[in-house]
Amino acid sequence: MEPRRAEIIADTLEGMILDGTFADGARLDEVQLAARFKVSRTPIREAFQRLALSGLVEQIPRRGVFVRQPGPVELIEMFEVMAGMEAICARLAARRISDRALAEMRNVNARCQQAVQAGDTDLYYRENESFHHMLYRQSGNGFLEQECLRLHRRLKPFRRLQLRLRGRLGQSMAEHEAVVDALADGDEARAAEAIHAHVAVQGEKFHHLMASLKPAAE
Amino acid sequence: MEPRRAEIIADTLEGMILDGTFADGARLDEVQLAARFKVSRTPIREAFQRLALSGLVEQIPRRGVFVRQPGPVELIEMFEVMAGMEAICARLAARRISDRALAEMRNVNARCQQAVQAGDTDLYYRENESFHHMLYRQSGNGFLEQECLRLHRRLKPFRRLQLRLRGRLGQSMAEHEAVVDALADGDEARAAEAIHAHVAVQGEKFHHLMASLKPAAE
DNA sequence: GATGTCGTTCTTGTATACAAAAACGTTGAC
DNA sequence: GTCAACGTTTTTGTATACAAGAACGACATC
Repeated sequence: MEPRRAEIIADTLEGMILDGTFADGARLDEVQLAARFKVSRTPIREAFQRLALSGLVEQIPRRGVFVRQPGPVELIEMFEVMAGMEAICARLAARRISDRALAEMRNVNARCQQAVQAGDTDLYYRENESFHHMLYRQSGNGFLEQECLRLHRRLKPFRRLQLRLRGRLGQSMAEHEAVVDALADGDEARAAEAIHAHVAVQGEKFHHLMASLKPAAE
Repeated sequence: MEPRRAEIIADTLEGMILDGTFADGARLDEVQLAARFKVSRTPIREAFQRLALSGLVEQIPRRGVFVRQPGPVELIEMFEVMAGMEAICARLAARRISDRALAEMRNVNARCQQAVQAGDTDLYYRENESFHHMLYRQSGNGFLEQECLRLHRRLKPFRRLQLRLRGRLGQSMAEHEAVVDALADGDEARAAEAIHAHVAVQGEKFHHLMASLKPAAE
């Protein structure tokens, strides 16, 4: 029997929350989940703590934990912050990036392009993720990298959703290229602006998507 | 007896780690702390989880938790990120800030100035904190505000240390004024640059301070 | 009939008991 | 004398038992 089952449960629950298994505001029942995972309440509670710190659930003392899906406004805000942070990465990377890393980024973009033409959204998604992760790494700031990864991970399901939009894949690719070009030129401002626009537009697109899905809600 | 003792313990432990009660790399003993806080191991373990997620301790499976003080490099990195995030706040605030809020910020600065002249570092510290918190708020982005508060809180003890440096208080004040002026002008770039320099310099000062304290270490 | 209060039940928070893995020391062989 | 293997001890991870607060409902009172 493996140790640290709480960790596995936390990841599983996180996935379930993010993919919409639990609705917003739903209460996560300790005993129910304990039975479902075939463990005692203890690992479940440990998992809850992690989720609460990630902001996926809210822990109300003596009341329980409730899933807390970000609303449209908060999502926009999160994408705005993501854009800002990636812009910081770009600024730093523009100064420090090596030719080796630049070549690698162009490589990733090329594979991304292939995925677009092949219509393979999953592959596109993976390569797209690689691109951003490389940018974080190339900032040369380990702490910044970790913070970016955290937020990037949190936004994952929403990015995924909006990638289905028509024509967005090709445009997104072009934006990636623009970023790499700016990095190659060592142009901090242009790199920052390019990546900021690239990320922020995702939040806006998502917003539009949401609005179109439930037009008369509230 | 109040509920949620784990939370109180977490905060207490956080304070103890930050003020240097525990050395870097020290192992936090569950049973020992349980005895010390007159509770069982359960709340201690819950507190550990929180600390681990904040990055103050490292949890190694089946080994225990170890305090993880950031080294000079990581500190510089963290201040760099803080600077970047506050710059984002400044950019957003420059567009959205109201005259009402601007007046309030000038007020805070005035009180700060008084504290400098009175040599009251504690008051200075509180007002200084208010200034930054107001900036976060004025970004108009609640998520960004929360993230900034998180990092700001984490850097608290290190800021406090470096505030003792001679002449820094007066200079810091002038920088605050420059930020408010830029905000008043609605000059995004200047506001961002001003606050970035203001924050980043703290990390550097701290670095110098550390270097001067242990000149021949390593 | 509505409302407030009391009691039951359910759920969370904490303590304790148990299991398993890792650290440590001891002992034995080379 | 050194090194390795085994057993003991300590410590973490999990389960279960217990305590206390909150939700819910019934009953009484106005």
